Order: sequence, then C-alpha cells, then structure tokens
Amino acid sequence: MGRSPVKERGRPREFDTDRALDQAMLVFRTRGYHAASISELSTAMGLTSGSIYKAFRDKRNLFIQVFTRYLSQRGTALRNRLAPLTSGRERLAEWLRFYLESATALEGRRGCLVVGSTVESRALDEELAGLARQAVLRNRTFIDEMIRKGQRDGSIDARIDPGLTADLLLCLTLGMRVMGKVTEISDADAAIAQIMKLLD
Amino acid sequence: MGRSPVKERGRPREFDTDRALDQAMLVFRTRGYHAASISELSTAMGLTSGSIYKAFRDKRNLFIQVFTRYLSQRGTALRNRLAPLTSGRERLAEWLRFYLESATALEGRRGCLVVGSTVESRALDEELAGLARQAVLRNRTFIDEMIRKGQRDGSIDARIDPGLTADLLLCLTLGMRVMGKVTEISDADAAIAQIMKLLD
DNA sequence: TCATTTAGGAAATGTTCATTTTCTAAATAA
DNA sequence: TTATTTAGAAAATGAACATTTCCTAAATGA
Repeated sequence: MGRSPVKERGRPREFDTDRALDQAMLVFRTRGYHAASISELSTAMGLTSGSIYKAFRDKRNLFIQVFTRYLSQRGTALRNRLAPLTSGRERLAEWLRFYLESATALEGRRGCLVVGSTVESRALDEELAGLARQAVLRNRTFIDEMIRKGQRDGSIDARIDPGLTADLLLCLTLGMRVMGKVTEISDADAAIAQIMKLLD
Repeated sequence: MGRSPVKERGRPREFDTDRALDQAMLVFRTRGYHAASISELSTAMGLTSGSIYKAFRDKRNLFIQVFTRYLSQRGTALRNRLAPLTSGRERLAEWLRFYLESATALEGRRGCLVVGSTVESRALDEELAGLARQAVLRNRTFIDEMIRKGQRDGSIDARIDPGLTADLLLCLTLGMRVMGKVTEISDADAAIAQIMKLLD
C-alpha cells in the first residue's frame, strides 16, 4: 500500500498515469477499440502520440491497462454500494440500481467498456476478446452467488433456478448499457420493483 | 411487385445484389462498421473493391443498404412467427423465443446489427447513428403495443405499466444479443416462463 | 455494323492510421 | 561535474484503408 517514496532514476513523468488512463477510458468507452485513434487518444490524454507509445508501449497495451482499470473502478464502486446491505435480496436490488444509474444520462451515453468490447470481440485478437468474455462470465458468477446467498438467508425463493435467473439478470443489465447509449430508461424504483418479480 | 422483365441497357450484372448484401451483412454483423474493411467485404461478397464501389457507391452507402435489408429480413421473419398467434401474451412469448434463438449458437455469435451499431453509434455519423437509434426505439414501441394488446384481450394483467415493461423486455433482448456474442443462454422454455413473470 | 451504356477489375491514389526515429530536456548516481 | 537514465515531442515511416482511375468486356439501341 502507499506510493513508493524511493526516487526513481531519469527524468520524472510530467503527467499522472492514472489520470491519463481515465481520459483514455472515456475515448475507448464512447468510440470502441477500433474507432479510437491514437490522435484522438492523444488529444484526450493531453500527450503526444510519441509520449503515449513511450509510456504505454502501444494502443493494444494501453487498452488492456484501461480495461483493467475500468473493471477495478467499477468493482470498487459496486462493492462500496453493496457493503452496508446484508440480505441477498437487498444486495441484488442495489446491484440493479447501480446498473440502472450507470445506464442513465451522460454516463449511459458513454457506454460500458465490457459491453462494447464484447460486441466488437470478433474484431479483436484472442486475448482482448478473452478479457471481455471473462468479464461477462465473472458477472454471471457474481449474480449467481448473490441469488444463492439470498436463498440461503431466506430473502429469495428457494425454488427459482439461480443459474437461469443470473443469465436473465445479466442480459437485463447488459441490455441497459446498450439502451443507455441512445435513450433513457424509465423510473428506476419502479423498474427495480418489477425486475424483482423474476425472483418470485 | 415482381421483377421488371424490361431489358436494361449496358452490360448486365454478373452477381446477385441481394446475395452480395447478405454476405456483406455477415461481415458487418460480426465485425461492426469500422472494423469491416473493404478488402474483407470484397472477399466475403466475391467482388473486387472496384466493383463494390461501382455497385454500392461507398462503404457508408453499402452499410445503409445492408442495415435496411437486415431490418426488413428480421421484421419479416418475426411477423411470420407471430402471425398464427392471437393473444398478446402468446405473441409476447413467441417474440421472446425469436430473440432467444437469434442469440444462440452461430447466429448468436454473429451478433445483431442494431445492437452493434447502437454500441458504436458515437463512432458513426449522425445519420447512421440515427438508423440504429430509431431501430431500437421502434422495437420499444412494438413491445409496448404487444403489451397493450394483451391487456385489452385480457391475457396480460391490466395493472402493469406497458411503457416500463416494454423498456425492461427491450433491455432483456438487447442484452441477449450481447451475451450471445460470447456464450449460450440456458434453456429457452424455462427462460421464457420466468421472463413472463414480469407480466404478473 | 457501330455508337452507347453499364459492369468488372487491376492498378493507382491519397488519406489516415499505428508506430518508430531522433533529438532535446530533466532527473539521479558517481 | 559528468555519465547515465528516462521523459517528451516533432518529424519520419510504413502499413492499411477507402476511394478513384483506367481499361476491357458485354450488353442494348439505332
């Protein structure tokens, strides 16, 4: 933990790597991997293309770092939201709210890096496509576990199929991120209430 | 209706335009607009790039024709599936089956042109982005009308909100097409039965 | 027959892209 | 001070891309 205070050799970075990655993230999220050009990334990151290559090796590696950071940021934000909640049902409802909010307004139009990469995965190499695929499958497992937890604590009907229900909820949230690209989703509270019917 | 039997001037086409569009459709569906290169389209369509430009003006125009044809083909297939069914509830269930099947196996991995174009819409010009957006919004209206029909014929609970429910079902199917890019969705019959709980 | 029209395609063109090279700047280590 | 290391960026490079040009082929109309 904590930044290393050890002086590093050579000329020090003039820019903040994490800030640069955050700016690149916006470009990759709104435009996708292929349509995000180095010159576009260069403008957004406030670095010349030469500096990008010196710091991040190439576009592909920059994307991997951005993608990893995206998963990390989203994971942290989600964990913070779910932390105070105890029952499986409450956690599932809050998880839905998290996705509904992400699919709304400016954030919705920016889009999801996982959804974007999954949709264009056939235009990416095996490794990049694998990152997207695994992120989707990890989400499925995460939902499945929330449902099972709810069934154990009695907040979710024991008769529903966790795997199938996880698939449906996963589709729902993936679809929210698609829809958020072009339009708003109606009232979040009402939406959550109705989606929770899937658990009855 | 019917092909015009009038002889056209000049050398006749050696290829079938619709067949060529179908081949181009596969490329645009699997790779997306930006990643689909002319040389890739050229190979798939069995035409040199020069011939593509002579017949379809440019990549953008080819895409518009492919997109229009995609909507037309999907619309026809869906109408045929729904035609024999009378109640709103039955039609909605069959509509879900249609999307579940489209999101499965090879067809699922090929992906949906509407979902793909919507996700990369910020990398397209206004007009192309508008095509994707309107296709999504038309789907929402279509679902909304099926729900209202079901409420009128008594097959769907009159108390549910058609607009909200349409949004949720739309997200579900958009998400299916994303998920279909990387994995299979469990048992269709069980999935439909559970999704229909949203209408209770 | 021959002028006209359109198709097909090889090769050329110009642009945009990702990437590298080259040089200068700014730090540390000795 | 000086050698070494790394950063930053302008300019050069080469590849891939969309698009056009140019020539030949194959049809119709007069």
